[in-house]
Amino acid sequence: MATPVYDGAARSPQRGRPRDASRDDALRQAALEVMADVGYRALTMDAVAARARAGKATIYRRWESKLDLVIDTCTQLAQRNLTEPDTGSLGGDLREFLSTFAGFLSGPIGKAAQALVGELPHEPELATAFRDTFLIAQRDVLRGILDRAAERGELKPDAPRGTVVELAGAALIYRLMLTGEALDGAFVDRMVDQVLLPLVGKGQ
Amino acid sequence: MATPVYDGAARSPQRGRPRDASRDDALRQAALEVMADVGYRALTMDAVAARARAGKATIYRRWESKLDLVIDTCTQLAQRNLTEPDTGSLGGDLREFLSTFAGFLSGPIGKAAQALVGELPHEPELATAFRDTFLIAQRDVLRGILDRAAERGELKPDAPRGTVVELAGAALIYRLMLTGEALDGAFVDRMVDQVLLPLVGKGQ
Amino acid sequence: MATPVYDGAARSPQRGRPRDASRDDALRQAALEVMADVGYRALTMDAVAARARAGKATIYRRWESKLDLVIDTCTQLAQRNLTEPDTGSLGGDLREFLSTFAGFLSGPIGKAAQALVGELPHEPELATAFRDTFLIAQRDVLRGILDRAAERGELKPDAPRGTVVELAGAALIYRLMLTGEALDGAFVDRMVDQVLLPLVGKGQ
Amino acid sequence: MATPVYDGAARSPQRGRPRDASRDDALRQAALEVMADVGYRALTMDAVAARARAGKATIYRRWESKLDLVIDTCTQLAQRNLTEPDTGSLGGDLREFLSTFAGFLSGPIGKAAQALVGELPHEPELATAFRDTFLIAQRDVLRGILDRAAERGELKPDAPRGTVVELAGAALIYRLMLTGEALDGAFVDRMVDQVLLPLVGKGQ
DNA sequence: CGTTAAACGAGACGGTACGTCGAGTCTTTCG
DNA sequence: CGAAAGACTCGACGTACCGTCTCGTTTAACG
Repeated sequence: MATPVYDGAARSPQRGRPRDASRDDALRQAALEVMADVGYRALTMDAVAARARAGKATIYRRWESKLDLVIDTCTQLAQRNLTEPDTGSLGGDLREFLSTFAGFLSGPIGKAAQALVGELPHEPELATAFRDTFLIAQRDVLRGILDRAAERGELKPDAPRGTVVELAGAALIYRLMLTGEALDGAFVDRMVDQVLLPLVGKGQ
Repeated sequence: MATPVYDGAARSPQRGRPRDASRDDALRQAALEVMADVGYRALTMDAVAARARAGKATIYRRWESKLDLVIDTCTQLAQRNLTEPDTGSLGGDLREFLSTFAGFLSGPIGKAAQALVGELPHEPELATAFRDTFLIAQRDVLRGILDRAAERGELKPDAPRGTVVELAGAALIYRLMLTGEALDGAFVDRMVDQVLLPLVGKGQ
Repeated sequence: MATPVYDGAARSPQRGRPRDASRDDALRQAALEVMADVGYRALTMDAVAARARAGKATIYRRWESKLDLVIDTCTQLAQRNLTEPDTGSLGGDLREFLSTFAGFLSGPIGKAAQALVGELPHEPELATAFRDTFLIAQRDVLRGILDRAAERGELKPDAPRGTVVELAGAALIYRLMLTGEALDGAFVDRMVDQVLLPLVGKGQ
Repeated sequence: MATPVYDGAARSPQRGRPRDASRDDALRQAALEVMADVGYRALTMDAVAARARAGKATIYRRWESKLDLVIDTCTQLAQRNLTEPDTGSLGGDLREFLSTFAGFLSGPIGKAAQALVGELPHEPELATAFRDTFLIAQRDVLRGILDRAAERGELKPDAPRGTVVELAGAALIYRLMLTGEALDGAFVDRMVDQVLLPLVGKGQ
């Protein structure tokens, strides 16, 4: 689940016509477009199939459900959009990361991701998949930023790195998904200068 | 919306059989039970009606949609569970509030609330209602805690109160809805001692 | 089956909104029109529902299947089109009946009926229904014609009435459904003069 | 249509692997078995292919459609089962023929043939094929019987041979396909003694 | 205290989407 | 190149819910 199912083991030595891999992308693209048009709730499999000029069976052969399709579509896009910044300073890296991530989450993928959040409590597999991609990826980038800052000697010796990582993500998500307030430069600056740097940085 | 509609103006001087107010609670109760059973997505109006031994029209007479019913059910329960703590110290109040709120959100209402979050991007009215109850109520309690601490002289003069209020909520919601990690005492202590108090408290 | 199901017994005190009887006719009419357009095989429930501006559930509430709907539609029409002739003579009655029946079967109902015939071997209930309406009704009319002829003294004492009844029906059906030859006056005359009258009539 | 297509002209110098002719029979056999199991309506190409351990393309290479396959299967079997009787007397030949034909039609091929009848009105090519095999073959055998009886001087000079041929077929088909009554010796005797012989025979 | 109008449980209604299945075509690998 | 396997598009299937609409019945407030 959460990635097209190819039953690697079960279908050797490859009998019959193989899956057309280009349909995977076409369907993911269609899913994203439909989601951007009408939102997650109103996304229907028929609409996705129609936009990709595919049969519904072709979708269900790869993903088990609408949710599964959307998860896969989103996580794939998320991974392509998370790159580790390297400005040379802790503050710069944090600012860069928060801005980039905020921008990315403000688009259609952010809305889709938010829709997924609503499903997490009742879909344990989805929850696992979501955490293993969205959250872990974002967390790893932040960890890397802090690690490089430590190598440069920018951190206090007892800096609570885990707390900083958690707070950075939490603040973004909270604004984006709950309060709906703008994720602008002012907000990023406030987070970095008032909260994150004071917690871990050396200088006052 | 978001509360049973009684068209006060439009139905004077009260002709015909009046609404049976006890049905409101029965329906909210049924909605909560169904949601606890099968989750928000799988909740159907037929199921709620059946469990409350009510006709669907009786539901639609009071709430405009499934979403509306769920919002009302949740916010009503939320408001009953948000009380302002008063332990005499800033740290105590924060600890008390975070623990109480975490416990409340960990139950079925928390799951329902999370389901609502998924709908926010495509339902502006829901978003407004959600923010005006869940978020504002929680924010007001925190503001009250900080105000009373200030009166007691526990705050730094330039304490960024808004940031603290935002962070406290964000950290809770992030754990509850996204990472799924435990909202236990250790977490509460870490938040209070490492993050919140250092940001606003006078102490060393 | 084969007539709209109203569970007479089971829904005694009339709970809930009653079935709208006018939908029965609208649906039967739509079924007949669709069948006339595209034939039985290509008739779809969606098409019938669309033409009657009805939901599919409204159809399935009354008939269990496409076949059931078509049976009911046809038998109802058949019964309205089978009237006992009374010309005063055996030959006249036979001619009248064969002509009428042939004309009726040559229209869309005949095609539909023929489609049903193809299903009889695998659908025992349909077979029973079909025989109890189409065949018995037609047989009864012919029996009546022979009985009145007997009262008028037109029959041989040992006339094989059953055989005549069977042959009259068989000859019509055979032409209509199998050979596709015309069911015209010449054919009717030949059947009556060469076969039926010689078998039972007193002959001059 | 209605016989395996071999594109005689188009494949002149015979390049590549030649069609495996034994697959024709295997597929026809599979079609017959499936049809006997589940009836014509429920027969699927996948089921036929699976039972013959063949690919669907192998079927479509030989027959244009499901209907085409079934027609060919049936007509081939029919022609193998229609032999001209020669008992030396008109009555004997008729009895022999009717009994044989009735027995043959009572088996699975009869059911399949009946299924085809339901398609005739909307499938002109099928109708032509059906008439040119089933009907003409049976008709020719009956004509032969009558011709030989005429040579033996058993017929009235003005015997309506066409009518007899038609009636013999009609009576069989009517019983078999419509009324479902038994096609036993008593029925055959009644047809021959009461209807067919009196119409054409010399004797009293 | 009878009338009256709306609320009530029940369930039919027109719709829309679901996930499955079959027809007929296309595309692989193997022999 | 033929044949087996199975993916492909298309479209119908029968079901489930939606939100609305009748029904017959109940229940207050008005007259």
